[in-house]
Amino acid sequence: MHIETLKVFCDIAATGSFSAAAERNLLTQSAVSQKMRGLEKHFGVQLIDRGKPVSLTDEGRVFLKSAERILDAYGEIPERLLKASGVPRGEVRVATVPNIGLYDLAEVRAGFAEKYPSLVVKTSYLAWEHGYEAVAEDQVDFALVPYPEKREGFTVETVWHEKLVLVCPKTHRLARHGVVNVRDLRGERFVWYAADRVSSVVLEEILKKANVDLDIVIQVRNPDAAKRAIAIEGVVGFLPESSIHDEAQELSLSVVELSSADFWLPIGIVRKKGAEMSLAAAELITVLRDRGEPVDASGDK
Amino acid sequence: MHIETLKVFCDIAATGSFSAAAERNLLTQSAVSQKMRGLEKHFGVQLIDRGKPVSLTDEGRVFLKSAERILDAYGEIPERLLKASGVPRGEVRVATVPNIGLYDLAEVRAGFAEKYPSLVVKTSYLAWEHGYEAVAEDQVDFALVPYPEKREGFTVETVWHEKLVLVCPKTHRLARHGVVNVRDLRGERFVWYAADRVSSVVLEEILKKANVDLDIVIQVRNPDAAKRAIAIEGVVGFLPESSIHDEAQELSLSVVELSSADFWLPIGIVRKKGAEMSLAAAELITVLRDRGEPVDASGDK
DNA sequence: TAAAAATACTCCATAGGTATTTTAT
DNA sequence: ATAAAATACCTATGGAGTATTTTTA
Repeated sequence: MHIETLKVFCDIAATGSFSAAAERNLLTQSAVSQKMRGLEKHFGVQLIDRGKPVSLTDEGRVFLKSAERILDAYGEIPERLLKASGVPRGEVRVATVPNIGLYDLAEVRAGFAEKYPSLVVKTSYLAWEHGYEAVAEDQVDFALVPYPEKREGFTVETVWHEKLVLVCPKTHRLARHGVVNVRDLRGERFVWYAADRVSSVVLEEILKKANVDLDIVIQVRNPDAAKRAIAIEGVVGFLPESSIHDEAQELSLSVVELSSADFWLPIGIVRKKGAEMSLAAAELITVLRDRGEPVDASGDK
Repeated sequence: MHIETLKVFCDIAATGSFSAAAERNLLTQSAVSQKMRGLEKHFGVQLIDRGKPVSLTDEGRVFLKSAERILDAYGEIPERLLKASGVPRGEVRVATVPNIGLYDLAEVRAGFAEKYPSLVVKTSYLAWEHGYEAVAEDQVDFALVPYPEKREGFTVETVWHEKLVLVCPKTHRLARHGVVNVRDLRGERFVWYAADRVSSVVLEEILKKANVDLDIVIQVRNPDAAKRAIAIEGVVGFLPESSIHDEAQELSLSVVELSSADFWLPIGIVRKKGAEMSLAAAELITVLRDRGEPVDASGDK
């Protein structure tokens, strides 16, 4: 019996839906249906009433109590273990692109380190495409990549959306606009990312659709270089909001929001399908997921 | 995470040995080793000290507490479920030979029914060879057969040994012997079992080795018929001890123990390899196993 | 050095996915 | 009529076995 099956059962009890429980557990509805059938067969009792919405039978409610006790006990294990072990133990290996790793992930790591001082988070900074390889070859527990795409053999989950903003010098004409439309960018001179950056490809696509010519003045490989280029050359450029800190003011830069939802860059977790996560990795993933939630106040997703 | 893995861990803690834990859980030492490695990897902590004997690390002891809580909660589920369900639910299907089904199993079923009034035990009386088929084709949860033999795709476990005794009329010369040796049977006239009975094949083998000629006077298909034959025809015959009750006296029969250990007929449980047992079936198996223990007072196994 | 655990490998049952059908409101 | 669950079918994986090597008391 998988403890995870009990979790799914509890989620069904909580949501009144197989599909919802499936989503919560990164499974398909089909898998959940099969799991529940197996559960009921194993205990020889019908636990779930298949109505709309699904509800628990009397036996199901009794079972739920036990399942919750088990899950509680199980969920407590990591912290108990952590308290018990004086020696630092456990490590999570993450592959990510520098942009995420140095900004968003770095921030999450700080909070994580506080909560779990004994867990080591090892970050490999890789180009986007190599994240999948690293996962496939078990070099890392998971990868955190922009524009995560579904691929055979991988489990992919978008955990948050990074807002892309346009940055220009304070003196630039766009600095006066409130929210900028893509079309307003016609004729602009750009600082751009080297070709291997995903966002650059996606952005080019968007601009092309809006008939904006890409006048690339300078190519850079990271946001900091981009900021300098903007300040010095007077060009404009796209930056993830998280990479902008106080130094923007020092460089006399202005941040311009873009009106389209297309400029919300999805960031996702890629893992090997079916691979069992270490608890440490699972915990870091939970933290990453939670990070997505509160940020979610303004945008449409 | 499999709950069974926690059980194995607890057994290691209790026995101080991987191999012993393996045996308790019908696994190989190798499987246990792999499971424990996986467990430690999952939690990112060393739980077991590989010394002699194996012991738990500090973290292991902490983990043990949680594991026990989980197993307790898990173990309680069936009875709770049983209390909750007014409707009879759950059934166990067993294939067995009439000899076992009508005597040993019947006895076990009586106790089982008392403890679990809502579980139905369905017995299929099959010839020995068909037990395996029934298991393979999922017609039954398990088979209870004499002389269980290891076969590809099956898990086999001997649960007790049936004592075979020689029965003769009270007036027979052998009735005076205390314990009878095989050689003493030379020249005897026998009641014998029909050819499809396993025990008959095995017994023939043993007699042949002792150079005892088989003078078969009458062939029967069940112990009761054998008893009558013995009483009426004055022959002798082998019977499982469990099939002998008070009526033996009524028929003026005498029971003679045999000296060789060969006359302990192994009775075993045959299940489909890897098939998950329903809890009801697992419980019945436990009862059958326990039945073997207390009976085990006299004989050498 | 001998008993026990780890490892290397192999195989197959099953968990879970996709696509489809059935069910219930 | 439509949303949700069940089912059919298929594939890949990891659990567990056998055989062997390594460890440790």
